[in-house]
This record gives sequence, C-alpha cells and structure tokens, in this order.
Amino acid sequence: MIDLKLLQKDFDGMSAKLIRKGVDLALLEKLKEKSEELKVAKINFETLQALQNSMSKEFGIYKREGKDIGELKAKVDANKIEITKVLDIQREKNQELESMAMAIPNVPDDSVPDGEDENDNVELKKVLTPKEFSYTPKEHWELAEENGWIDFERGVKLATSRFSVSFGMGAKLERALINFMLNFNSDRGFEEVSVPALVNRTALEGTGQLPKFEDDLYKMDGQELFLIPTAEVPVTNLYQDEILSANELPKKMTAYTSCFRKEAGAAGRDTRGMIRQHQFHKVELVALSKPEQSEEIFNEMVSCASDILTALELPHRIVNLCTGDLGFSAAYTTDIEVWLPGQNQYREISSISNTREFQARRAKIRYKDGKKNIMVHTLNGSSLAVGRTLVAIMENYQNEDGTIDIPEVLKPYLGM
RNA sequence: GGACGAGUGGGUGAGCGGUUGAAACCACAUCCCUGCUAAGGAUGCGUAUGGGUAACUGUACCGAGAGUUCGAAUCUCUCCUCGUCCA
Repeated sequence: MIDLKLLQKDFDGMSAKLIRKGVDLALLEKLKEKSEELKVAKINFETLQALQNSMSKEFGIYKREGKDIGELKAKVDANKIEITKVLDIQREKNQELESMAMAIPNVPDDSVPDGEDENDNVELKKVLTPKEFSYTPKEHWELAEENGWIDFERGVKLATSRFSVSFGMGAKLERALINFMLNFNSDRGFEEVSVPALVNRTALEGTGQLPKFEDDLYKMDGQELFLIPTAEVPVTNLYQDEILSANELPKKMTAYTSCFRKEAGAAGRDTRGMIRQHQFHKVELVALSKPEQSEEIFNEMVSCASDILTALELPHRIVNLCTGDLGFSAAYTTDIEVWLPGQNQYREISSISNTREFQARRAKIRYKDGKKNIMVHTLNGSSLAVGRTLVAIMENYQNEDGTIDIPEVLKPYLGM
C-alpha cells in the first residue's frame, strides 16, 4: 500500500515516480484530497467524542455524589446525535480512501528503466553460452510428445485447455527438479515451509493480488477462498499482522506449491505446450528483512535462482524489468530468462522482486527495533518455475534423434 | 450436523457497567551492583492514528460486526476461530 503520509509530505516527488508507473496524476491528486478530508472528519469526530467521554465521567461523579443529572443528560444526549452524524462521515471517507489507496501500485525504484513492455527490459548479464546445434532443434512440445513425457490432450480431457499431464520420466523429472531446487535453497539458508494452496481475501490483499486482480484468481464457489497464484501469497502472509523481533530477521523461506492462474489477460499467448498453464509447479523464495538488508537479500535470491540454472547447465540471462513490465507490488524486479533453443529465444523462468514495505504495510508485518515498530521489507522470487525448467531441459538437452539427456545434478534424484 | 466452554498486550494470565489501556508473571530494553560457564536490584515497556520542538496529550482498539447505556473488556445479538462432549 502506498504511504499516504509520504504522499502528503512529498506529493511532487512521489507522484512523479508513480506517473512513470502509469498512474494517473488526477487520481493521485484525488487521493491526497481524500486523505485530507478524512483527517478533518477524524478531528471532528474525536473532538466530539472527547467531550462525550469527559461528560460521561462527570456523570459518574454526579451520581456518586447524588447531584442532579437532568441537565447533564440533556447535553450528553444532544452531543450523541452529533457524534453519530460525524462518525458516519468519517467512516465513509475512510472507506473511499482505503479502496482508492489499495488500487495504487508500488512506487518504482529509481533504478527501474522507463519502458512500455518486456521489449524495453534491460539485460544485465548472460550466464553460459547456448550450444550450437548442427540440426534444427525441436520445440519442447514435440519432444515431450515424442518421448511420452507430457500429454497435453489428456490434460484438456480432465480439466480444460492449458492443463497437461506428465508421464514417466517427465513426471519423475518434475519431482526431481522440485527436490533439487528445495534442497538447493535450503543449503542457501532458506527454511523450507509447506503451506495451504487455498487462502482467504485478507492474505491476497496483503500481497497485492486483491482487490485489483480478482479476475485472474480461481475462487471457491460460495466461499471467500482462492487458489493461490503463487506461494508468495501464503508464505509472505505467514507473519501478517505480527510484530517480529529484530533478531528474527532476516527470515528466509522457500516453499514448493502448485500455482493456479486463470491467465485472463493472456488469450492466444503460448497456447501450445506448457509455458503458460492454469496449474503449474513452482518453488518459491520469500524473505522478510530489515529495510537495510533487503538489497543484499535480493541479490542473494537472484544468485540462488541463477545458480540453480547454472547447476543444471542451462544458459540464461538476467534482465532488469522496465516500468511497464513491473508488477503491481514490486519496487524493482529482476527476471531470469532461460535459453530455449527450440524457440530460439530467452523466456522468463524466474521473477525476483523487492516490494520494500509495500506488502508489509498492507499485511501489517513489522519488527521491533528498540522502542519503535518498523515495517519489514518483503521479497519474493521463483527458484524456479518447474514446468518451464523442464521445458528448458528438454530443449537444451535434446539429441538429434529426439532423445533427451538428463542433467548430471538431477541423476541422484532419479536413482541414476 | 448437535451440546457446552473459551477467545484480553510479544507470551502466560487477572479483570465488580464508571480514574482499567487494562493487575500479576514471563520475555524484552536501559541502567546499577557483582564479577565470571550465572545471579540480584532499579526503571521502562501494547498497537494505530491526530496535535505538540519536546515533556505531554486527544481518539480508537480486549476475536469481528452490530446493539443496550450518559458510560461496555465487562450486558444482548450475529458471525468467525479454537477446545471438549455427542451423532
């Protein structure tokens, strides 16, 4: 959530940054106006309430001393009517402000380059060189079907489009990848957690998926429960509405979950294969930290994801997202894109974000620093999307005869 | 699904409708003493928000929401969660 106090104090500075993110200046002006209105409404209410409280105390004294309370009661009753009016106004203003503020994205960091979409992202570095193929490499869906690893049609039969089924070595590889990634992350100091795949509205508001992006979430019929679009939601919200002690930080966690997305805005994109599915496996990293630690932990998380790909010998590149591609909650984001020879391009396989205190303010996650309570910084990142890693293995490890080699580091996980 | 019980500050746990924002204990912080694998003492210590340079102070919050009342942690209703018993 946007820092409304800061918006009041430094409207020009903050609005300039948010405009880069595509937020309408008029909206911000309205927001500022509303928060001033709310303040006035609050003062009105509090003044009357203070009067009411003191008169009530007097009332007690009068009674104890046996004085006549007739006149006092008349005053108190009249004041009470005023209070109800003023309170209604205050509530209304508060609600208006809240719903507006919840829809404002995070302020992008100054380091985020301007840009429209993924084409304007800035490459930071490449890791490993894609190998040369002496033949035309196949795309993963072809390889997957040839090897009997993935069955796209049966996925559709069971559910609907954008669902698939893994068989045999395909399924085993997924399991191996999940275990490999979790172990890798644990070795880097991220504690493994296992969390619910269904969460309530509060959790999704905490991390920023709601109220704005309800269309992309699967919701349980008749219940305020949603399938998680990423483990970031349950894991970050683990500490929602808590005050942590300083020595608990940083809290670094990793979790494997299935993720569920309606992909509402992605009609026609990646319809073939398992790049964009409604349900997919992902191993996630989440960290809560002190503000001064978050930059360093962010870098740790990027390395962690990149090093997994390196261990799998998959060429990839690291990309700084531009304002247009930056998510709602992120202050800045680095994507890792893996090389897919079949598609002859780099494709996103991980997205690592520092939301600074944006989510912490929404989810009320603080820590105690001496006397003061301070918002933690929250970070999240994939390490990695399992399906896409499998895709990358298929395409990079393919042989001319259509067979696929197994990455060395995964062999122990496959009993090889 | 039915019956009963419970939900209080970081934790445990008191709390008659009126100086109770809430005893006590633990934890925590600062200081003192002591001097050593530890102990003792003093003080402070809920959250959020408004005003004030500050001391300080207003308001709200005792699971959530509504109600009764001049006044509610304390009474009533609804909901949620947890526990115990029954089907």
